[in-house]
Amino acid sequence: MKSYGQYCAIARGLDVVGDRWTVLIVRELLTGPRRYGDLQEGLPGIASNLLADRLRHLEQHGVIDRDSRGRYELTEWGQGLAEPVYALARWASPLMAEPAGDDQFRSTWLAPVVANRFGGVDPSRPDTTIEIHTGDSPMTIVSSQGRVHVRPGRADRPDLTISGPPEGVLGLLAGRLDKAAASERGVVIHGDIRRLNRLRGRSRRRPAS
Amino acid sequence: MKSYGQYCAIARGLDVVGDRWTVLIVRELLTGPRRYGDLQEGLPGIASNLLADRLRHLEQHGVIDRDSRGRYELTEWGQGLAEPVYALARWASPLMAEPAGDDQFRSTWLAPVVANRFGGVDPSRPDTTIEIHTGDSPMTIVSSQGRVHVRPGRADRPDLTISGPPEGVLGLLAGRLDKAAASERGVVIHGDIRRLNRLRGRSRRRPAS
DNA sequence: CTGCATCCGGGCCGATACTG
DNA sequence: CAGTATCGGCCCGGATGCAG
Repeated sequence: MKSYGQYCAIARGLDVVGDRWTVLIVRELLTGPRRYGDLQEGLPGIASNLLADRLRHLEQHGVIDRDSRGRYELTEWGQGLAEPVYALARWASPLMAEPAGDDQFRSTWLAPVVANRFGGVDPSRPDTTIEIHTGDSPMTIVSSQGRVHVRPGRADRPDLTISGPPEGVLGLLAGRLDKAAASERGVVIHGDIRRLNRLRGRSRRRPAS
Repeated sequence: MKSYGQYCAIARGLDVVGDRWTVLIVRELLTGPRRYGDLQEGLPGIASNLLADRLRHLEQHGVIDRDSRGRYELTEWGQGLAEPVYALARWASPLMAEPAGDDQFRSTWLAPVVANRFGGVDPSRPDTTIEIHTGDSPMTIVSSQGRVHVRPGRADRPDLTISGPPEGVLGLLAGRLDKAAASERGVVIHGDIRRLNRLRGRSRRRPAS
């Protein structure tokens, strides 16, 4: 895309990540290195040439590079996109109340939801393992040493298991739905749901603006 | 632009503000209501039909509306874009070290710089008035009741006056350049520069991540 | 004068086919 | 598996026109 030609950090940032699909590529890479094929899988609808173009562009501008196995990964600077991208997700979260309809869904997209609700480090946060079944493959939310993250695959012996359609499961994880409302939307819970909300530490309140 | 068709807050947010020029329109409106012509002035290079298209799109999606005088303004939800947009500016700020060159500049673009460096409320912050001369028109930074904001126009009796080319002035305001480095780039300072850095309150450190 | 709509050339996007 | 090549169509960009 053509540069905006403006001496402004926002415009110059958009010159780097403002192209169509680019932020979604970053979303995929925020949860770790990915191969070309992984990216195609996580970006339903993207054209192959566009993916190649975007990756080249991001690499040229120092947002991504290749790891020893040839996978794409964010540079240190690129990792910094977590803040604006997750802030966008927070702003847009009301839009998720609208049902998925024909929209695609991938389990890895749980990551921004979890990052926004359980982000940061809180030593008082209890260790917990939660298995999630929604979308194309199972995921596991792990709370360990005050930090919460999401990884693909099933858990060994989860404290809690949540299954159901994306609207219900994401609504529950985002805190937009309570247990009853999620159940109405087909979510099935095994274990004590309070395990989930206990992951929200005390230091999660945002500073006054 | 076509919807991404993904059940993900980031993708749905981009469906609303992901089009070319859209975020820059929001940047303009983050500092208050604007008329159509004001927006054209603050968005050098935008085509008239695109501006009209984007404004319609943003209004349809509840990001902006019209005030009593017919000006465009952000809705309450639209105001929430301050966080992701300013976070993007923070991420992209290293790109501002590259000189402006042929890039356009407008004085109102001081706003994101000031918001990122002096944002938030801090009761211990001293009251100060700083007049800035760079770009097309003078601007005034006002610290009052713990809050810092930027407005167009000159000050009555400023405590400090900063003049010079955008690279130098923005570098100084962003904290990327000190007084000496800014002077080398043609910045002229009248008054005590320490007035500026004193605007950074103690509560500005970001929480550990 | 402000706030758009129209028109059109060029470039980017999207889908598929193809290659090392 | 990891991209490259190709091509139709749509969107962007710049100029111009026009209605209130």
